[in-house]
Amino acid sequence: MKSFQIVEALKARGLRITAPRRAIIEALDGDRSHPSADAVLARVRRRRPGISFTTVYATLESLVEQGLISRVTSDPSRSRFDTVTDPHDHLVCTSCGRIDDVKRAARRRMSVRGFTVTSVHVEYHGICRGCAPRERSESRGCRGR
Amino acid sequence: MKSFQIVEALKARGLRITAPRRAIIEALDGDRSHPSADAVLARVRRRRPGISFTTVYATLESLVEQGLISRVTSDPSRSRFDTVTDPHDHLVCTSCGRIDDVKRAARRRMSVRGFTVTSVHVEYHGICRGCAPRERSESRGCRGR
DNA sequence: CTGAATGCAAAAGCTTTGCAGCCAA
DNA sequence: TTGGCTGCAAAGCTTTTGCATTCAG
Repeated sequence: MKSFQIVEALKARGLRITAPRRAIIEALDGDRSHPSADAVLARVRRRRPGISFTTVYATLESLVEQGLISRVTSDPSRSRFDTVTDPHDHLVCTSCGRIDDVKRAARRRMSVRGFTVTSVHVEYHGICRGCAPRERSESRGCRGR
Repeated sequence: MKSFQIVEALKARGLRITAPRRAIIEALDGDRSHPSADAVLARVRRRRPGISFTTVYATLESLVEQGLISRVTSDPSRSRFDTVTDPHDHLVCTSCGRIDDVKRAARRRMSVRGFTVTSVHVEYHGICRGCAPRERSESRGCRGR
């Protein structure tokens, strides 16, 4: 989702567009690395050194609540965020933590056993190309997290 | 996986069967609630009040490493554990956190774009039957977590 | 015997909260 | 004007670590 679309969506829902919030939204624009809150903070601070992690956390939370980004939970130690809102699957490298997107395999029923499905999360865990040669050891240059 | 199977598997791999460890393994036996470490600790302490959370964490970690249980990461605030080792999908209630098992939908290729798939994690998020009437509010008696 | 496992206490992370001040609408 | 947003500091939780002791094999 483009930053201007997110800004418009927030305005439409009556949320305020502040300078810090705008900076965070722009930092997320085009970021396909599924960054952690900390990574977002670091990136935003390159432009706005004064921004606090409280604001980054709060803004990310708001964006998730509004469905403008989503939270990825594959890493148990920290949340990561996904700027791509279209349904898709993830390739999660168990060696370096890198997360890549892949096209969502066709899926059908949205209700199972009386459970109303609102979203499907599929993760393929394994070893990414960059880590393959040295499986399970320290990762090289694929900077998954 | 039955507790005696886990015990045998640990012995076979040279790990020690201590009293605390046996108690933890037995507490997990038949637990389909995908308990958090804290929930496991509470359950084990009903029989062995003296057990420490350090031991529970260490034991759960060992069991995961040995592939005898698995870690469920749908809840970003804490790990939960899955005693069912056969491939299956999860129904995760976004209202109460309850996790139910469902049969794994057929899945095929184990390699994508040079990424070697070792396991597939699929989660259907939505509202469980118990929460359906009061969607998004406090949960009732379905005790998902 | 001996190294693995235990348990206590402390530390480490990530995330949330309290609260005063600020500012977008 | 004013309620939402920000940011600092502190707290909250889960999980990890250091280290001395215990014990399974």
